Amino acid sequence: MISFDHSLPMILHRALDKVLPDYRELFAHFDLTEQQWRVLRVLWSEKKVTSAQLAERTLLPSPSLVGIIDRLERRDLVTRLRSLEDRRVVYVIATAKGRDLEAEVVPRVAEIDANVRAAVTAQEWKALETTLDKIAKHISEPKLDEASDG
Amino acid sequence: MISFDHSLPMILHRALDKVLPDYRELFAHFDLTEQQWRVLRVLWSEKKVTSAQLAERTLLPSPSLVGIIDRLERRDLVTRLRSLEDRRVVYVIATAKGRDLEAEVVPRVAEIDANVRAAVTAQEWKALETTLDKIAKHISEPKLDEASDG
DNA sequence: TATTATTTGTTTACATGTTAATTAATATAG
DNA sequence: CTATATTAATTAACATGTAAACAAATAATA
Repeated sequence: MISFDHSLPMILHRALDKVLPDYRELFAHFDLTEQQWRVLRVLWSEKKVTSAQLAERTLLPSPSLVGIIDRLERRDLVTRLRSLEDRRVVYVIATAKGRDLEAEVVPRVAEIDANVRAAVTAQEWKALETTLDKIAKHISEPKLDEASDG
Repeated sequence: MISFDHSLPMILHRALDKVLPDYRELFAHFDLTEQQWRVLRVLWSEKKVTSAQLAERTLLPSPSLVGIIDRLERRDLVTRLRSLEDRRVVYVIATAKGRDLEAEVVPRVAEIDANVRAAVTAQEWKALETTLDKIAKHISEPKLDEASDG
C-alpha cells in the first residue's frame, strides 16, 4: 500500500509548495498574482483569445477566470471584447500597458525557470515530463487490468 | 528559453488536474473535500497532533486548517483539545465517528493510488520522486553558479 | 521580576478553487 | 418557422489559498 506522503497528489503538492514562492516573490514586485501572470503570459503570445481558450491554456477554471480578468481589466492591463460573429464569445486582449509588462517580467521568470531546471539533468527533466504525461494519459482510461473484478 | 506550458508549475498543475477528479469523486461519496481527507488521513495514523504538525503533514496552510477543522468538528469527525502543559497548543483528534471512516475510505483511495501508479513502471515512479525531491532541495539554496553575475 | 522576544493558533481581507445553476446566444430537430 | 437542445460566459454559494496582523501564552533577557 502506498503511503499517504508518497501518493502522487502529495508529492506534486510538495514540489509546488517549494517552487511557487520564488515565482510569487517576483510577481509581487509587479502586484501580480501567479494566476494573473498566467493569463498575461498567454495573452502576450496569443493576442486574441476566448475565455474558454484562456481557461485551457492557463489551467484556470472559468469561474475563477471571471474575477481574475475583472481585476486585470480594472487595472487596464487587459480588455474584454465581445465577438461580433458569435455574441456569446468574449475575447480577452492585453492592453498596451499590459503588453509593456512582458519585457519586464518574462526575462526574470526565465531566470527562475532556469534555476529550477538546473536542479536536474536534461535527461531527468525529460523523464519527469514523460512520466507525468504518461500518468495523465492513463487516468480516466478504463482500467483493463481490473476488468474481471467487477 | 523554457516555454510557459513546460515550466515546472504548469506541468505539475496539469498532472494534478488530471489526477484529482478521481479522488474527489470518491471523497464526495463521504461528503469530504480533498483537504478534509488529508486531515483525517493524518489523524488516523497519528492519534494526537498539534495544528502546526497537521499543517506540515497535510501541506495545508494553517489559516486554511482553522476552517477545515471547524467544519470537521461541526460534523463530529474530529475534536480540538487544548494542551495542559502549553496552553498555546491545540491538539486535533479524530472522534470515534471520524475513526470509523478510515475502514471505508482508505481501501478505496488505495485503489485509486494503485491505478495511478500502474501508469508507469516502478523505476519511473522512483525517478519521479527522486527528481522532484532533487528540485525541492535545490530551490532556496544559493545559486552558486550565478554568484559572479551579481 | 519586569521587559522583551518568540511561539501557537487564530483572525482579517482579499484572491482563487469547486460545483451547480443561470443567462444569453446559437444551433438543431420537428 | 418554432420548440428544444447546446454552447459560452457568468453568477452563486461555499471551501480553500495567501499574506499580514493579532491575541494569548510562554520563553528569554536584562
